[in-house]
Amino acid sequence: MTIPVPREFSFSECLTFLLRSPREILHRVEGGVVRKAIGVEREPILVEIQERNNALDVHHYPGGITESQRKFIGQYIAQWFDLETDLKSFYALARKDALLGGLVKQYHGYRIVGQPDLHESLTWAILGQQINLGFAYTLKQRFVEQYGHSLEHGGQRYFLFPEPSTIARLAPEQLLPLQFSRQKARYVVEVARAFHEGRLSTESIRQLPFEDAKTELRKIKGIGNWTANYALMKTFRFPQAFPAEDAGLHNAIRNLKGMRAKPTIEQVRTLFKKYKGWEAYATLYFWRSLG
DNA sequence: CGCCAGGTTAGAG
DNA sequence: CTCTAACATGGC
Repeated sequence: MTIPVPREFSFSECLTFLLRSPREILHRVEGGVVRKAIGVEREPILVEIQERNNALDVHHYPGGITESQRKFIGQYIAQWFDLETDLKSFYALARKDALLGGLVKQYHGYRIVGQPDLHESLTWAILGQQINLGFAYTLKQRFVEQYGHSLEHGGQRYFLFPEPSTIARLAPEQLLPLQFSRQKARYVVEVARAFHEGRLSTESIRQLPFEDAKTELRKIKGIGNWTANYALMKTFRFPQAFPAEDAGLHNAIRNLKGMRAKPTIEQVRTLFKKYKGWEAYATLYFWRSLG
């Protein structure tokens, strides 16, 4: 199938992001092609994505799929690469901005490569809380290999993110051998249980306005402002979502402004007033500046 | 060894 | 409401 891409879109910039960790377990990038297993009605289907003639060219295995599976895959990929967002007005704003001007020129077309599944995005955010990114990827790799379904293609194994029902059954202690802290283990199981017991779903949060969605997410233990905003940005594409507490964002702002110390959260909020309505994309390009 | 890392919670003031 | 300690462990 072929998926058209918007004007301000750079597949190679998105690939750079997808390549950032050698320990990434949920997709592979080789020679301009991304391969990933997508769970369609709980069955893993392998998709191969590459850019061709200003569109995404998608192949899938097995080849024979139903129309609804096809539709699901198309929507998943469009959400994954955030193809629906029109960046024109963000770029108009950012081009005139001292901090973002160079970044949006240098990384033009870079989009928020997200996680269309809320369970995945919340769990990944919890894994990344308070630890360095490399170790977070190690934890994710162990977690997915241990509990995720998979399929094999071309001599490679492709994993799906674990199902909430699988994780909901665990006692948090069972995650300690993977080197989860007790707190992370508790949070991860708690989030899975919220999905499994129907207290939380991608669809129910998607229908809510931004502030209500944030409030709902924060009711769950382990989800604070940082994690809620991360998910609202990566899963639901709220353009105003951004984690003001984020250490990486603080470092980026310090570097770009030549500050001696990292900005306080209040300074970050003040700075971000000028990006109102585009906080998520401003954050993305600040993160990108970290290299 | 010390400090920091894509924080959150519970509890104190 | 704001502030702080505890949590826990790898990477540099």
